[in-house]
Amino acid sequence: MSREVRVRFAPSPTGALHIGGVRTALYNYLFAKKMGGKFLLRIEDTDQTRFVPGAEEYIKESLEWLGISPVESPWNPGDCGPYRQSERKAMYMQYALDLVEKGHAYYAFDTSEELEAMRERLTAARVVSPQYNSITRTQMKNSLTLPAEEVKARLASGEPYVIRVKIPRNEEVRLNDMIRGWVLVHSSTLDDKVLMKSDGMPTYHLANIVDDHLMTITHVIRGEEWLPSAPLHVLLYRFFGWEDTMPTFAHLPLLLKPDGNGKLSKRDGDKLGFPVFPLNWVDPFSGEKASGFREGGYLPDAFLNFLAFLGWNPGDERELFTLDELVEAFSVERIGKSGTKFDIAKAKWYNEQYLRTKPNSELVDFLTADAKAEGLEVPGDKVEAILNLVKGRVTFPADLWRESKFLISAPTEFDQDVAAKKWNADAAKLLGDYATALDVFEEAFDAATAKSLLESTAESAGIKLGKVMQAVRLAVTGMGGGPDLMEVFAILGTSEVAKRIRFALNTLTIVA
RNA sequence: GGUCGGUUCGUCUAGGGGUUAGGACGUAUCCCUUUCACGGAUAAAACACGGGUUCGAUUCCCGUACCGACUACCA
Repeated sequence: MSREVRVRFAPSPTGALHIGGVRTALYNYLFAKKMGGKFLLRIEDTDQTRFVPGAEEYIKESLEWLGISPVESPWNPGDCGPYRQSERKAMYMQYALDLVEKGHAYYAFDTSEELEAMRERLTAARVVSPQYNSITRTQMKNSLTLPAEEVKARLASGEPYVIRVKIPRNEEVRLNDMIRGWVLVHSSTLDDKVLMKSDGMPTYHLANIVDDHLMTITHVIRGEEWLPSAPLHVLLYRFFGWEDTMPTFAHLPLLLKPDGNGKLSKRDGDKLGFPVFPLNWVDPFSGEKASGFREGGYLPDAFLNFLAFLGWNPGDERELFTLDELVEAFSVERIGKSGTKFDIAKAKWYNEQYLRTKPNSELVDFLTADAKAEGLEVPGDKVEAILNLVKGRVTFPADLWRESKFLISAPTEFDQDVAAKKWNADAAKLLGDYATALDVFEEAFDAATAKSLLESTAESAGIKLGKVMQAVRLAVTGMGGGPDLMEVFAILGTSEVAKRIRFALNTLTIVA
């Protein structure tokens, strides 16, 4: 009687999806794939006041970027649609009424002022946690306290009301979380949560239970912030009579701020000096911008790998995993319990690893596009050599061009510090000789021949190469550091090297 | 405050009644390199505290401390 595994990612379209949400989506995806099940997405937009245009597209694009798209979603519906709760609005009321009929829920007519007054009263009476519960509901305006006729009249008159769950007074609620084990909570600490709001929309609590049931969700994998309301959800499954198909819960550890404490939040934006969102985002209301990992130069597979390891590990010492390998290695049992601080240095390291192992064919576009942006072109026959020379030195794709620009565009100025320290008569003499030698050099000019020619030139001039190498580099690249110089020479070719040397000879003045 | 959850190097973590407590990032040093990186090697660096249980506890139990989440007609 084992059912097909079906898990869902259920974000609210209230803005950009932050990295914690992305990780939740990833774990859901991995679990579904691992179990040979399905990963679906449901938009939880029951709070119409918090709807943000563009947020849904943002979620879709983020998952697509990472290659973890759901098989059922608002934009690719399966048999359990609609996949937006706002579009399912009509179906919730009957379930709420069912609960009222069964005596597990009731109408409440209290205004927000009355609720506020109740909380103040309780606070003044030093009640530890003022809430609408089995005790206080006896003093409020609801279908439990009001005469049946009055309730009927109020309802008929169109007076606004909510439907609240009637939490039993004295019951032990247990749930077996896949990550945390048994969690016990006493019903007396729960409150009579609103199930249907006065605008006719369900709250999260009702909607997620009804939808998960209707969508035959088998496992609910979500953030730890939901753990406190999980007992309520268990109770609701019981009240509906759906206990035998209740999904198994797994509450993921939170993603914490890298410094100090607290969970990583959307508002952390760029304040931390790195992105907390997958993609760039501009808030349509405030115009506030937040940068994304994608635009920040993180490769999707590297980012995914990094994300997977935030709270999970394979149990052995492997670190680098493709998506398929993650699926293969994944298990909920290996997800940790404690909160995870977000460490951007590790994310960079992953990016470097992926960049280095990527075939050049996947890197070419980064290089040529950046070059083009500056009006320069990388000759096709040099691309391969340039990439090989430079890709071990970069963290982001954009570094590729920054590190190799000097190979395409000759220096027009020289690093002053290096010039002051290293430029001297010996260097100038050697370079002059070398340029002359290059003029008549006809063999294939690779790194090895560039080197032996330089060595023999130095020998005839009676100059120690080691003393002038920095100056040679400076003359040809304008800089004091960079990739292997002889490889650079080989890429540049004899005439370009000679040309650059002569320019340097004419430009740099000997101080010492 | 209350409820719930958590606590192994700075960070991510492995481990689990007897271990030199392992790996990775980061840091430092060395090697490689006629530079800077890459790479390789080495080093410093952790079981929050107090009680039990036990021959033995970092591991199991209890308490304390600390951290966090939740405590809306938000999700």
